Amino acid sequence: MELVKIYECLCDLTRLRVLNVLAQGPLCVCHFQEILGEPQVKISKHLAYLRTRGLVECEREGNWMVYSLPAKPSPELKRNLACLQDCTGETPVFQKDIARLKKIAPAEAVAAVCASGGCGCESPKRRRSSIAAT
Amino acid sequence: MELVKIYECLCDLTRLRVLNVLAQGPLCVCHFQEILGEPQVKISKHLAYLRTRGLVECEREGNWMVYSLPAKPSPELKRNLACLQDCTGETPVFQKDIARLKKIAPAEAVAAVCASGGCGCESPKRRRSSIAAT
DNA sequence: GATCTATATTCCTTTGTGGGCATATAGGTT
DNA sequence: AACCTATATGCCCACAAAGGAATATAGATC
Repeated sequence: MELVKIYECLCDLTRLRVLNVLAQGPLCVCHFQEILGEPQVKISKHLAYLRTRGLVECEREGNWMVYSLPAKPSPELKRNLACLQDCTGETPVFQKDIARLKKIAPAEAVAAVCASGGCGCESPKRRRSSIAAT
Repeated sequence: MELVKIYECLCDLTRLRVLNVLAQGPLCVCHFQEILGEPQVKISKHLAYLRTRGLVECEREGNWMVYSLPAKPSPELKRNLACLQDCTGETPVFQKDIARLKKIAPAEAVAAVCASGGCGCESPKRRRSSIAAT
């Protein structure tokens, strides 16, 4: 039952926060750490949990693993992710995560943020675009 | 986090089936047993699980406990129950449950079905209406 | 009051999960 | 090759949950 698997993924706050943030666009692990304020192991494990169940996909970009929502979600997943979005909009935890994301997100500013002592990594997005430019 | 609690309730197939059937209207435990084909303990425990978390409500009717979806669901719950309905429509397990429900449901026919060796109980609906008539 | 029916609860075992710590791995840099 | 950074994995513990068997309870009936 795929539906059950989806709900199993959704029944943990950390994973909900991850998915909520991911709805805004792909992100690497270190940014999750920064945005959620949770230790690396925790984030990494939850991402693995989601990955093995097909709720997220990931791709390597040099040192970084960039996670994203699946390109072709099943109808059930699609509906549930949409529903999740409806539900998180009003809840402080999720709003704050998005706010922290936006602080980092403005693509070009990321490197600066990280260099200034944040997560300590460069922006995978910048890197990606430089690759794309190659 | 109420949302997490909701998803915890949804991440078990038996509970999904219960909720799916309940979306059609209130029902007593013995009918769940018959429709889902699961033992009494299992049904009863899952109903208890749902009840303590506010996903269902129940009311005594003589010997029967009649379960129903909450009269005033939270916005999150409302959305998720709706989403669940969207998702179950296409899945065989859930369709079959509904089909079995319909066989029993035609209110007046219930007593006959049960008397003929089904779950062995009378219809709480009939009983309810006779009470209402009192 | 004894008994029956419908349902709930308790006890037990097995399995899954979350979190933390330590360690492994992969790719990049010098 | 040595080292650094980002990320993943293995091991351990505590705990929640699912399922089954037996038993308890509440209300109805005789």
